[in-house]
Amino acid sequence: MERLDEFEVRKAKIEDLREKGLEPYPYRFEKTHDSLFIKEHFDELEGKTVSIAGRIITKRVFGKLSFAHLRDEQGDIQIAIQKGTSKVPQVEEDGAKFFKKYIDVGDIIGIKGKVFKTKTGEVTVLAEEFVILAKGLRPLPEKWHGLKDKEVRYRERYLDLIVNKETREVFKKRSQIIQLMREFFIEKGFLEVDTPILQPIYGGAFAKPFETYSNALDTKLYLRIADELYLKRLLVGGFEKVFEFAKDFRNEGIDRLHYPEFIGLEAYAAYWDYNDMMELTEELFEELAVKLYGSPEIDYQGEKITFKRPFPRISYLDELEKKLGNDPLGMTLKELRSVGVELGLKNANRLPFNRLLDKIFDNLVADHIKNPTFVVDHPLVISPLAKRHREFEERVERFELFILGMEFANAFSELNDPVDQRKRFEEQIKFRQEGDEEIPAEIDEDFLKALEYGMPPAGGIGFGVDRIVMLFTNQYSIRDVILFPQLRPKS
RNA sequence: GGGCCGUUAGCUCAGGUGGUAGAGCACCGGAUUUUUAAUCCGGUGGCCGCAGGUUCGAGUCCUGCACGGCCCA
Repeated sequence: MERLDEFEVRKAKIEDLREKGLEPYPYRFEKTHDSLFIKEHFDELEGKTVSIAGRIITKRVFGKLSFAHLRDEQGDIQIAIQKGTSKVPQVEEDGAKFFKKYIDVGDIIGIKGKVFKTKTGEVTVLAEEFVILAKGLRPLPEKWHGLKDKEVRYRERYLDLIVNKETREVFKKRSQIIQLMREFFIEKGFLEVDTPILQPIYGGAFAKPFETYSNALDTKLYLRIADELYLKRLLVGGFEKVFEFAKDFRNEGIDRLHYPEFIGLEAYAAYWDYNDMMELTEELFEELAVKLYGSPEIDYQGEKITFKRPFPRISYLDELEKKLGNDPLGMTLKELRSVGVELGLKNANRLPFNRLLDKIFDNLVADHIKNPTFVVDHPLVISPLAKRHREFEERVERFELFILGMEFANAFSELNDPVDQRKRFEEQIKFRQEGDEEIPAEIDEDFLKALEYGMPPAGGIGFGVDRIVMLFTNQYSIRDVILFPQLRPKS
């Protein structure tokens, strides 16, 4: 409506084209090459005929000779339209005139022509034939400054992708990272599995769930917050190494590190413990850095991050004790609250001991970690699914990987004692009854039943895949590695 | 939830102290057979995010709201 003018002009061009017997939205085009290939193989292709297709992104008209750049998935390439040489099939009109009049920036066209170099040395395809493959009705953002408005870039990601090369690169790299991770686990003998997204009882993490309803089963279901409890069932079933790229859903706020639907990669290996998982993690991150950037050192937002193995290990409780001057587990809830209040933590006077403790840890320790560091041996009270530590009372065999204060992985020696697991769940339920909605209201009896059949000792881990993509694509915000981030509806 | 910033043409942005809304790109018409943000001449295009208020007069000042960004929690 606001863009009536240009929109209407282009619609009128479509009418004209149809009157000439030309369909502006034809069915297919035989493409033989892409832009990058032609530029890289100019020596072999010079003077040869190629067919390419893509979107017109610049246009320079001289009357009898015109230049334009065509953008395909691999990049941009210059094309030339020349009077007497370039024809439009089924059209009498001279190609040069037709191009000037009917082809606009933003249109998708196909051209067949000979590869040559202009006198300024640019590889160019001189069109012998060209066809409109899809006429664009809306003008593209300005060619020099591009599209900057973050809101529009998120809401109209397709436009962002057309215009901003960096955006295209981020999402290509995202795909590559996920592929490398998948190959890494398959290479190590893990079996890729799929477990339910719709779950009757949520679990495996602390988070508020999204709720839904199944008409067929006449029952309330939750979108999973984790796949942990299902993957462990598979260990019971006899699979020894499993992993899943799981879309998980957590009904909470959005900020630069959190997004309500994200990809978790969880992996479980029978007969391993958390030490094995630490080594696996080190290997994965170093491999990603080397395969993506040729070096174990990468730059993230101006910080040098090094993935040289081994990563330092620091003890959760010992480190926290250094900051607090007291053994945190020896502190009363009252004492801990006064620390929380002093740090300016919200709800410091309402949170239960375990949750408050973890917030204080994040604030005093985790936020100050720069290079990849394993925080190990968490308090049992915050880790209901991890096995008790073989040496220390009140601790579990658990680690989290932190880089620049951000959590990238969380892993345990998995708790496989069904009696202990039941006890831990029962303790959790008390917190739920005190109003903590991030804890499921119901114990997952089926999961306990599975453990009662016997689950082998195992190491398990969960990675935040989107955060890993952020790290390795140097993006500041998680929304910049998500193709279509949710925003509030505009109207 | 709190604080700060932003919202003006399709896009990128200007619009001291309140006084007739601008540029570049894009678009339309014309010239142009080697351009590279092509160039030259001429033109079209605005609910200044929305709603109130102050004022003779508001893009500009005040209040509220919406959407977005950043920070804090």
